[in-house]
Amino acid sequence: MKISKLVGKRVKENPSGATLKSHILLLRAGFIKQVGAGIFSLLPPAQKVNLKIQNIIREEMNAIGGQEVLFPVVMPRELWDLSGRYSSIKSEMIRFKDRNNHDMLLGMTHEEAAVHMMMNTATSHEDLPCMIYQIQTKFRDEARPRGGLIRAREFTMKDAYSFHTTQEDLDNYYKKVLDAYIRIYKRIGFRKFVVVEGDNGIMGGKISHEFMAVTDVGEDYLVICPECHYSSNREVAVSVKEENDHTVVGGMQEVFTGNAHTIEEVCAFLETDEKHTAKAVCYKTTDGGRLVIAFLRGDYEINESKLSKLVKSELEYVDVEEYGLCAGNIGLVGLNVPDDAYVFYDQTLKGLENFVTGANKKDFHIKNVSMSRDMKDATFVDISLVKEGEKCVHCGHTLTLTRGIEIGNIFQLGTRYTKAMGMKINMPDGTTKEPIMGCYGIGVGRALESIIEEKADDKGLVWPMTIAPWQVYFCPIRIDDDNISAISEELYKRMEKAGIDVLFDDRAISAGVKLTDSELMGVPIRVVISPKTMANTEAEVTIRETGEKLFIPINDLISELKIMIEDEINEIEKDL
RNA sequence: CGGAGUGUGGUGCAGUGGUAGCACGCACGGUUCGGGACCGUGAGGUCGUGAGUUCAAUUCUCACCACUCCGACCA
Repeated sequence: MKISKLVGKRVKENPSGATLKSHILLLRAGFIKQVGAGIFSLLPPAQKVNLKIQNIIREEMNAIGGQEVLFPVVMPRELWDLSGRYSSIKSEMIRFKDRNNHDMLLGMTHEEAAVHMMMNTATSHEDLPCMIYQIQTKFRDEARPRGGLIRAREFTMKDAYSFHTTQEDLDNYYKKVLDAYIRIYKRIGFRKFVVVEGDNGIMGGKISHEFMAVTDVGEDYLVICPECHYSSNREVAVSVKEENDHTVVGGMQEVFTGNAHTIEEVCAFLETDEKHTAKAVCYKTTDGGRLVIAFLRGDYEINESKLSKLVKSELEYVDVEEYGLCAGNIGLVGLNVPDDAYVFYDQTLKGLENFVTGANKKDFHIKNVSMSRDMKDATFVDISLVKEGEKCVHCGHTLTLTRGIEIGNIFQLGTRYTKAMGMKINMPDGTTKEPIMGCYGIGVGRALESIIEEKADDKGLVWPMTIAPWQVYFCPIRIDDDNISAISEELYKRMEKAGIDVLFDDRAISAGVKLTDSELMGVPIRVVISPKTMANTEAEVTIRETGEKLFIPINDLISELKIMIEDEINEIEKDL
């Protein structure tokens, strides 16, 4: 490719409306162009990367027996009524009517389509196990798109669906997919990624794992044990909580606290610390409107995800006054709530003594409350977020908290969809059975942008050789010189003939522009020739990632480049 | 959906009650040229949309729309 003909411009200024390093660089380097909120066009360089990532995914999915298919983007309502998701998914799914006033939707995931494809297609136990996958556009009407391709509304996803007759078979296959995913991310060039236990959200099912690119700008919080490699999304993470001291001093005592309502204010007022308080966090269930009160130690935060699972409903904020409670003064002792209300005590309260809690009376709190004495019958649940410094439940080592971008996930769906849609398989013993499913997703655009977050530097993008839009940036300086011009054309042709993916900077402009462009675009190897290097009949070769520079005789250039490219790919894929 | 902010040539910004300017980019000519060169010339904008106030609105008022950030949500 000649850069003079390449569609897209590089720009110097940081585009307004982008804050993530990766997003800024993609815009500045002329890789993407925004069309609407969370909607992007990919320019040629980004599409080249996109396709290379897709090919890696394809190879690895094929290697574990996957068969590539293509589901429709537009589906009729009826298909989604079968699983119940036409109604259960809310505004995140785009719906519209066709010319016949028929309810249609844009696919945001394809479980229904996958089961539809397999239903009456795979009919015998001999047809299973089986995995189908596609790489295709999805549309999710995200409430808040952000970070360029990190959270887009329209995006490319690889989604795979496997069907099994036994849980054991799914378990085995699930492990295979997990390994394939690790290979995929390594081949793409990720070095900082972790596999964490995940939350299952609206997909249903039990076991799931998320693949997280570790970065400070990630949306998810991860809990990681550096010792035993326990790792989990904070939504579902568990930990050994700090011990409470067990000495009881003095009886309960109601104290006036006036306008002190938050834990901070109450602690300041009563001169105690947050570890000796119990706070209430209140919600109501969206399903049935039942009051939910969760008590936890004052210095902990509620894990809404876990709480939501306990009550088997989503939660919404509640005006507790409606239930006759005093906001800011809710406490464990003397709590008076409707019969159908849920009241939970977090494990951080276990054994807590001499603590302060609301008096359930306006402007008053109670001091010297003791769990063992005053709340003897309390049973404890785990509804607090893991904090930095807590211990691993598996090995006791100190846990660390980090952030990540979810670049892939795998789920064990079970029979949620096959049962709902009535897919059955004939078994050897003459009975029928609903297949057990797994589903496996990779956000291609997210991977593309996340790898930038991991590798880019202050000069611009840095692409791993395996997915780079071009392997070599060929940058002749003083191309206005007839000699250089002729040699450049010749070398360019030879590179292309040798199968090197090369971007030829054929512009007759000053060196600075060309060199900075080469760095901004992140092409892994840069080859410079100029009157200076040609005086020694050699080329200057620079490695983008390390800045390492070497001089290679022109006669050896093509073969040396081939070797360097090969070596670099081998280096990326060496542990596989 | 709550909170905050921004909409002015391709990009980044300034500005004014009398219908617009800078930098970069772009085109052409010339001089340069191994780290975003310089000189000259030129093209390019219904100032987000609609209404209102006014002799006059890009500027003031209101409404709407779009986009960004924080939060909620997130297969």
